Amino acid sequence: MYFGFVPFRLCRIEDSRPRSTEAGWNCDLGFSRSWFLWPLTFARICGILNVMRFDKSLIATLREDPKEAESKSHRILLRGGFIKQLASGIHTYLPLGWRVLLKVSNIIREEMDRIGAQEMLMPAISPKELWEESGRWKEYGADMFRLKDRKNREYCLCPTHEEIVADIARSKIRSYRDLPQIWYQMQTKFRDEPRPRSGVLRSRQFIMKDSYSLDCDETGLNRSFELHQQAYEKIFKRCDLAFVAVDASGGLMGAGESKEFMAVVDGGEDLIVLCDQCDYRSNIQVAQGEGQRASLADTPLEPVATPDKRTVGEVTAFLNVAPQNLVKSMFFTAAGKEPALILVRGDYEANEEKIARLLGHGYAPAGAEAITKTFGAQPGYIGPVGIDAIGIYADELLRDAQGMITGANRDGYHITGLALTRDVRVRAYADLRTVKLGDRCTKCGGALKIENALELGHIFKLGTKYSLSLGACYLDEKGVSKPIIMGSYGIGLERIMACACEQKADDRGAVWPVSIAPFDIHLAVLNPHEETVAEMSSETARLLTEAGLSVIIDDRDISAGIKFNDADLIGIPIRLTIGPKGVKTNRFDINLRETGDIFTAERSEVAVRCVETKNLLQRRIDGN
RNA sequence: CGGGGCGUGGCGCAGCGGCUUAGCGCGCAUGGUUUGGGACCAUGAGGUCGUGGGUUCAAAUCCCACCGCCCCGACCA
Repeated sequence: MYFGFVPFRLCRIEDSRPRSTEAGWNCDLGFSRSWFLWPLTFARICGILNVMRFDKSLIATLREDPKEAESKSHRILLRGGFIKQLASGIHTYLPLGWRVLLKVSNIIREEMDRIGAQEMLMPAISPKELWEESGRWKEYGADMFRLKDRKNREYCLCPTHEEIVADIARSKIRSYRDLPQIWYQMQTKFRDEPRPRSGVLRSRQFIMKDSYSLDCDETGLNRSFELHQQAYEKIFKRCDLAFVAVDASGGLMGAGESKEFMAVVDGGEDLIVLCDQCDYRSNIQVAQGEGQRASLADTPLEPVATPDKRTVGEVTAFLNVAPQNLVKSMFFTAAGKEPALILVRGDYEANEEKIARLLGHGYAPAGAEAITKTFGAQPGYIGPVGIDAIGIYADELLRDAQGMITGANRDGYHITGLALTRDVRVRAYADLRTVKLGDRCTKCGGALKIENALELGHIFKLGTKYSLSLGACYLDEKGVSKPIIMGSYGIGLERIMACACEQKADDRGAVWPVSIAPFDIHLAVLNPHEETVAEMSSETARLLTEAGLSVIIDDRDISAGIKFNDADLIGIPIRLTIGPKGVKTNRFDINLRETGDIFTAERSEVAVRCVETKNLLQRRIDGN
């Protein structure tokens, strides 16, 4: 047989291998003795075996949609037998799903190694003391799974690993000569999410690639950050996902620069803002936009009765004005901090992230009781006029606005003719509103779009938050002790898998990109009990694996329709059909899952055509 | 944590104004006929009706409590 088309390292192997299936296995493992087949051996080391027999495998496709699944990816992953839920937000990755995750993790591993990162594995469980040092034992609150050992010592199941990294760093890193470092792992993370949803998209136990950079200074951190950004772009491209990198908020992680890698997906939990003219992309939590100023004629302050009209919608309808003529007043409080009254125009929402940046973390909208107590009016009727004791912060769009309408601090009344500069003692103006559709880009004036997106990865410049609190320092050239500058970078592996379903699957099932497909070839054997069919299919399977392809063989003795439908559901990129018809004509059908293209190949060149087809599909991804 | 929905063989569901052996479709097992887009016949196995308590001569069915799961929101990142 001619194998000239195969790269040298995949050249031919001897024929007389023991057939593992006789022993009741479902995987062919007979390759390892050929030293020149290292890619196959590599695949095995990575856990990616080359042949799987449907008949003897744990592949349980569901004929009907499971009732708990709502989102597209959840439905497909469940129906195709990729995952199985054990409890809310906790899943088993069944053989097919696990193979996808292994493919994904191999891509991640290659790209992380390429930027000089070192893989390791930290514990999933960690003693309380480390988290008390950083302050996150408290900060994390109910999101953290906690447990006690037999001696009543407290531990957590790690939601992330900054503390553990800082602990390693403080004991191992001594000198500037030891830096920079990038450490990474692929670890199971635990977060007791208030509401797990969409199957694997937001779960309580999930696999994360998390890496941590350790640098001497800002320049080093910027370099590590940039390396990660490049690696992440390669990773998501190689997984054939459509994504954008956006400006993001650091949240609990720290205040430094951060970027999220977002997949534009209908059911995505996040909103991202994109400029249609320039490259401005941002999570809506931190996005900035240019809004239109709006004012009415300057009139004196005047109370107006608005019985039972509390919301912007109700008041505008009742007074026959536009939302941009209203000033919304929101009372924010934080434990141990000065309360604040936030003013935002009626057609915008207050942005809690921006409020947090201005006032510090911990602020939340006050409850009805606190509002009534402070303002002497119910929510819906409070306003800034006559308020002296509370700091008032107004969105900058309200600067100099006049003729506005706001609550009168008296139930059932609003006031009209509000002029901010004249009537309100504003402590500061700032950008406190959430961007809305119709706003213009602050960089170029282009129109801003808002889209749903799914967070695939997130990179943070942590700075010294953890190195300072945990005492992770190094000695510089002059022998001065300095805190290590850290960065932290995460990718959700299951989210990549689910995202591929969201973006690529059709109504018949998954459509995996070759790069992360659980197998390259789906070999549908029709009438497998017919001797010639059986012979030809095992012969072909052998040739395919020898050519370096991974194959799943559907040799179940069931009707063709079920096989084809299952093949569509499972979504292997290339389907090869061997049945009585093909045996007679000596030509087999090759079917592309993604496009539905079908062509036939002469028996003798099936392997060649399959390899070519796979390469073609791979090139399409690489060419992106 | 607020709102809504659901819990009945492996899966999807019906039954739920109290009444004999709890049904249906799919799947599963055995035998036979079939076999290129979810075949057919025959026979058969399989259920603490989420859990606990109560009402009643009698509870899957009515009442109470709890648990679990899903969705929307809040929260988180």
